[in-house]
Amino acid sequence: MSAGDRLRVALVEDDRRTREAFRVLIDGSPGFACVAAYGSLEEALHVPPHEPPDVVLLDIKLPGMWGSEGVDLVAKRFVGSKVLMLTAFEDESRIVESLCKGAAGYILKDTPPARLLEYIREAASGGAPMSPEVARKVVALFSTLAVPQRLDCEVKPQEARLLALLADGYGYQGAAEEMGVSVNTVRSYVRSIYEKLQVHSKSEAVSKALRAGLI
Amino acid sequence: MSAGDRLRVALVEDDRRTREAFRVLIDGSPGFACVAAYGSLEEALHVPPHEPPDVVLLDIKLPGMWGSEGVDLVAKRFVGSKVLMLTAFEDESRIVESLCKGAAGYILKDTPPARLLEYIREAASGGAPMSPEVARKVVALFSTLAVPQRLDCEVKPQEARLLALLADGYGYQGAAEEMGVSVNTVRSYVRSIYEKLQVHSKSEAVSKALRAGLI
DNA sequence: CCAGGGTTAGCATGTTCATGCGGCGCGAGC
DNA sequence: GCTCGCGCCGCATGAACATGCTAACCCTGG
Repeated sequence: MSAGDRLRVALVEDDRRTREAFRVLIDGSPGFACVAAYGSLEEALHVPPHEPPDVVLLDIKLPGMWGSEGVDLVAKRFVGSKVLMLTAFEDESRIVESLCKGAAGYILKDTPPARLLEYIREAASGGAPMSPEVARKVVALFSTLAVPQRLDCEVKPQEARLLALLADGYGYQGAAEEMGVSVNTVRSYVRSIYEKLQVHSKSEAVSKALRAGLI
Repeated sequence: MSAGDRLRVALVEDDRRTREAFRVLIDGSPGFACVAAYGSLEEALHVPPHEPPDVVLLDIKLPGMWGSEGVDLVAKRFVGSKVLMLTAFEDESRIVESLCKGAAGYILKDTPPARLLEYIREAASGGAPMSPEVARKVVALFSTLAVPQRLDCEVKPQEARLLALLADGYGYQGAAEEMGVSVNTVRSYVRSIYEKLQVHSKSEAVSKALRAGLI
């Protein structure tokens, strides 16, 4: 029963048969122990396992809160545990949501058992396991993004800070107070920013700066 | 000499010894053929191989233009070829740059030969091979991003279009002309946007919209 | 020492914006 | 029908902004 020095795994999966199958697989594999198996996120969050898991396998499609929505909650509840999405769901927005919320990796349910155990180990040791299909989607996602510009070399720290303030809705006066300089100085900064970014308004500047990753 | 039905690989790598080592590895592996080996990106772009490669292995640190900068050029020159970064460079911005410019994958030079060949095959078949370290960096990158908001359901197409115009530096007047409505209508839209986004200035609205992925 | 460049600052002017108020037409539903 | 919401339009006012001109202050290099 005890996990001993084995890798502790918790499981969140609504389908009973699948859950039991995974539990059997994990418990039956040397070096692995299934310390908990939940049918929903809510259950997992309210009934913590006796032993803190090294890895939480989290299904996406769950009754109640979806797995991709609750990654951050799980991470906060199980401090030190890695969250590994394990799902049939290949939806891009779910992948993004999961990863943004701190999932360590994202693997598909049709992964062969041996591979799955490898992935779990990889996640536990700080890696980022992804099924090939998922990796492809992630990489494809990047190529739809603009290449981060390298005009940051031009922009000085103070100007970047000002840009951040402007993006947060500050006006000249507010930004000036926040930065401890006079309004007129802010005007100067803005002027210089406009020249460097080749723009003529706050909003355009903020837009370019955000897209260039300066903020 | 001929590639026959083997997987055609081109190589861009400035270090002579490394280049030859990879060439020998590839040519010596059944199912693989090295159809070209270049010492620089410029060379690769000006002297196309006799046979179009299936995969181009691209080093990052090259004399002249860096590999990560020229991924798109390679992709354009070698239509249909996958570009696979092969480098010791683990710099995050280089990874991002490469992937944004269309690299199919990103693997490290210390990859064992057998694994390397696997990766090449994976890239050729439309996959996205990544070394574990790279995958970890990519996933970590996501968790620094904000989770895409789902308030877009609130924002109507016209308002989104207006936001895009404002982000591009248009004023009320310009946006109105662009959209074929009166300035006052634009004011209405802006008002409604401000309410939905809970902001009080163009720049803040643009900032929130960009971060939420509405544009 | 002085020249030149970057930083901070001030001021003035015309423009644009934020926001409160009101009005017209049109389709949905009572 | 009639009202209600909503997309569209108009006006007005005080605030914020964009931009041109000027200048003190510090560096750093000649």
